[in-house]
Amino acid sequence: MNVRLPEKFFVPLRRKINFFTYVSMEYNFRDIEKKWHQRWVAMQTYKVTEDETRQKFYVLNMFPYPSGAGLHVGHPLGYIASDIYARYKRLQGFNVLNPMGYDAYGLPAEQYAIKTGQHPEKTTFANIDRYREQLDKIGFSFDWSREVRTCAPNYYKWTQWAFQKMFNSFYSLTPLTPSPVGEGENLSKARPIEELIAYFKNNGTDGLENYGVAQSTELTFTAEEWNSWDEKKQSDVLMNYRLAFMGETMVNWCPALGTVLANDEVVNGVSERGGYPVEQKKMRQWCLRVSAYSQRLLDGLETIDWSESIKETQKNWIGRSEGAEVLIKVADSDVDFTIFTTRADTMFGVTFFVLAPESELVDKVTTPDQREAVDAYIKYVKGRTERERMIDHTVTGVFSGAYGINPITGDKCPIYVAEYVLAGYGTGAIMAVPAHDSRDYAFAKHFDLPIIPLVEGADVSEESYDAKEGIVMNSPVSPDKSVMYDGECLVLNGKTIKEAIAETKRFVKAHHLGRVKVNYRLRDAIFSRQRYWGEPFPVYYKHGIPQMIPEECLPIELPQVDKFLPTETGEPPLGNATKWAWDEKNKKIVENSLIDDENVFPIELYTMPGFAGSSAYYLRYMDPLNDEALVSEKAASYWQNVDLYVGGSEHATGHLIYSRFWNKFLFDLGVSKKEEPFQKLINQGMIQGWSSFVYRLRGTNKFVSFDLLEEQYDDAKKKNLYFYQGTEADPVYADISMVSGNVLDVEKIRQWTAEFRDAEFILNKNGQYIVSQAIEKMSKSKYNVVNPDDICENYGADTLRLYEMFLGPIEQSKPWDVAGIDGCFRFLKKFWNMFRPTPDPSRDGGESLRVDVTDEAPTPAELKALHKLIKKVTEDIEAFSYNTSIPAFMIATNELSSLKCTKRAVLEPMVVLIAPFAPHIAEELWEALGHTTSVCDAQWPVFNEKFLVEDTVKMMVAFNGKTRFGIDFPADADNATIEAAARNHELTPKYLEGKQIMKVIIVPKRMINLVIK
RNA sequence: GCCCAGAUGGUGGAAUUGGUAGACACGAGGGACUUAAAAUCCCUUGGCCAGUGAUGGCCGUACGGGUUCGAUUCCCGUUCCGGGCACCA
Repeated sequence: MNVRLPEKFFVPLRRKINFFTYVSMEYNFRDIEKKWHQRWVAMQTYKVTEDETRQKFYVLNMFPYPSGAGLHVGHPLGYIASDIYARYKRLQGFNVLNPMGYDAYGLPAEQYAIKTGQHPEKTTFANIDRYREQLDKIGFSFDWSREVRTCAPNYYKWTQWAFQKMFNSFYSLTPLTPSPVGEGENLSKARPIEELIAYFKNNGTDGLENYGVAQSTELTFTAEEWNSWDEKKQSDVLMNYRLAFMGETMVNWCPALGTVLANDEVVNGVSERGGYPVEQKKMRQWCLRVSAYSQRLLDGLETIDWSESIKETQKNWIGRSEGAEVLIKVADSDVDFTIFTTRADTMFGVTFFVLAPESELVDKVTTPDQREAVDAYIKYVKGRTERERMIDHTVTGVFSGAYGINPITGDKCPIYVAEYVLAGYGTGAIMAVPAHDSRDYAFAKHFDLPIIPLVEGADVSEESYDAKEGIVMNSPVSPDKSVMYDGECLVLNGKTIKEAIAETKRFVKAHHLGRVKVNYRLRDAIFSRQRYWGEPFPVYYKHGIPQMIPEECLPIELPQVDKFLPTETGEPPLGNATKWAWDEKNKKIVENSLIDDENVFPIELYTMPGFAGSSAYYLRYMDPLNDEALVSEKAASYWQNVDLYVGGSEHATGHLIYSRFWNKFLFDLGVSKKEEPFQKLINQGMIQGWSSFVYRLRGTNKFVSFDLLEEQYDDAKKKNLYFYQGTEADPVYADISMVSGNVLDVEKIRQWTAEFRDAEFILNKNGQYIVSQAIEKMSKSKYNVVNPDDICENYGADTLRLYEMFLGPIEQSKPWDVAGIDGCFRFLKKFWNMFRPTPDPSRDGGESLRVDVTDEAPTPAELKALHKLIKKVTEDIEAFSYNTSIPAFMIATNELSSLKCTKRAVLEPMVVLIAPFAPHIAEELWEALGHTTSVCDAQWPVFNEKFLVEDTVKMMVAFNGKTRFGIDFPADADNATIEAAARNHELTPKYLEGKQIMKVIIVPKRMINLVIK
């Protein structure tokens, strides 16, 4: 009987046959990944050495702070991206350095130590071990033999060393002594402090202004004075010039953390870590003269391949402004002061002057009858926190009683003291032009001071005219209102503002009324912290004078203490150390009790800030074990600088500025070989977690948020709602039953707390109340950390790597969502099955696999699929567009699978192409293809255009831009043929609608547009 | 307030930089296989309208204009979201 069975009947049958003939191995990612992790270690696959015969490529990730929460899925995003690039470069024949290490000093470990008494080193090392374990699972090509930890003595030896070098350097635009200068050498650089000391011995400060010496304040003294001073006084004076110096400066003091903070560690007036209030306080602190490098930091931005937004942020932070400094004499007094302005053209509109409350000038100019009022005001200002000052911009100020003389008009104008003028910028004194500066305007209105408009057509009755556009008038109001200098007076009327600025600058300079000046907003970095867990300073105090511990004695190791809090006398935690004194004679650290000895002195109690250790770590990776130098000449010359740096954009004004500064200093010393440390920078976006539910309370701007909290209850994980308003203190717990999925039981919420009785909830399409879930940074405190280990366990590292790249453009931030991960997993299975690997009885007793491939020549279709992929993937990797290369792999795999391709010439390059993305599966298949070396050492396939050439092209025909149909043409069809075909196509009359073809536009190989009318 | 980046289906996102908008993936719906589930495979999937159907038409890249034969792409204006700076003279 011949019964025709439906097609579906054959499917299981066929599957069975396959099963018996092939026993095609399943994609067993767990075994594969474990095997290759072991193999890579055993074979030292990722060990790198300097190799002059090959071109170097240096890939670097911003090293992580090993936090207690472990690695979350956001961390690997950047690491995977850089790993793909590193592996790709290696396949192209480059000698790739791809190291990893730990930024191991930090506040959380110290705070944990304070709470538990556990030494921060212990928790830090435990966290590092955990990080390492997690990183190893993902299959990165890191050369772990080069690992650095900032808290390791053999590492921070060089942090201390660099600090000492900065201490012993000053900065000037030109050398102080005429010296032979090499071709193209940077004249503006750090120089040994001895050069400056020699200068002082001979000249004092006479003529120093000609060399552009970077300094805290402008000092004047003679050679005699210098030579007559004792060691202490000379030391104090030199602090004004050293690149690392002890300075009495206003600092961001955070009482809750018991330490000072750098500007970039303060966000919106509170500490970046912990969100504690920060106040301004004058303290003696170590500082780095970062400002000396302002111009070079700015210029360098033009030479590096960073995103515009990061460059812009750095430009803002450096804040260059060109202007003029003008000397103002105080009437009826011999006191004078200097103001800084970028609007020199507005000298005729000055109606008052303003001093910063912190300026020492305030004391000098205040008249006796205003003394009380000024003192009261100063007291008020001091009582205000940084945060209050930032939020509250109401006009405050007080008249000093004195008058300043405008050198251009000769007018006497009142001098005020007001907090809107900052002591730290410019000279701490300004000339106020209310007509053309909104801040001066508000002040003038408040104190009822005159407002003189200086720009034609500018209406200043309601607000100031701040724009730098227009024609100048009232400058002077009348000819006798401009003071004569050497027979010349300033006249600006009729000029454009730009011209007027230039003319005023010239006038001021020519008649010695002031000088042209460039100011930078960039401040010197405060370099000491009152903490335990940081690099100790290699400094001791001899009769109050800071002395460097000799270089050969470095590192000065962090002393043991029994508690990590400040001492009872308020000294930093290092004050708890009992063995923390320097024996100068025997060159060693000794017990504090010996300080009475004439050769024994106390050691610095401050420690260095977080950015100290992270500023030059990329140099150390080049030569991590070197005991003689930070980096050997040979290693530095070979590796030069980082070619590709990957990390978060949140470091734009911190690490990325400090690092550039630090590197420029080391470049001046000849240690670093490139002026810029990081040639190309990629900022990976943040992978955020889902957390807060946010509501607005009706009729208010008050927002209330929930956090989802996972807690362990009776061995079962239960999600609970954690409620807080603005602060995390005193949380109120709610019941999870209020939320099911993302639908909210509003009545329950309303009953739960009075806060929500009037809450306005959002309705979705179905009329249900929904919660809008905020997307936030993943952090332990938000309980929204997604751990990569689970993904590796369930899908494998290759799937994780693929999926993280597939998620979207690398630079974009996005919330973590596992929903799509199956797609990548399925793809890898498909990719695997395309090779049909089977156990190979001839090797390892059948444990290894083999792939049945033929050496037959591939068909054109197979070659086309392959070469399309080579082209796409190569271009995408170069452009860091990994999210588009993964679809290309999917497409090629689908094409080749349906072509049932078994050609070695096609499948083998496929394995190499996927190796950077999914290294484990690639290694396994590479081995199964019969190779005995790692796929890492294969060669990147070369794209050949000729396999992509189409003999026919489909061109779309459009009428007035509306695409209607397509026509196939031979690839070499000429325009006349194409046009004729379009005109004569059977569908053309339908779209002509009786109109005339006015014009024909042919875009080669793409489209034909018929313009009709 | 100033500066920078962005807005594309139910979702993540593609689009050779001015030339077929929605690749690829997820989700959803339908089907095959299975006792069943998982896994796998196939089909449909921007919206609306017409048609039994093959198919055809209109609309559509935040909104409103403009340039162009043709605009997600370029220009002007508006709204919204994100980032940076923020009394820096």
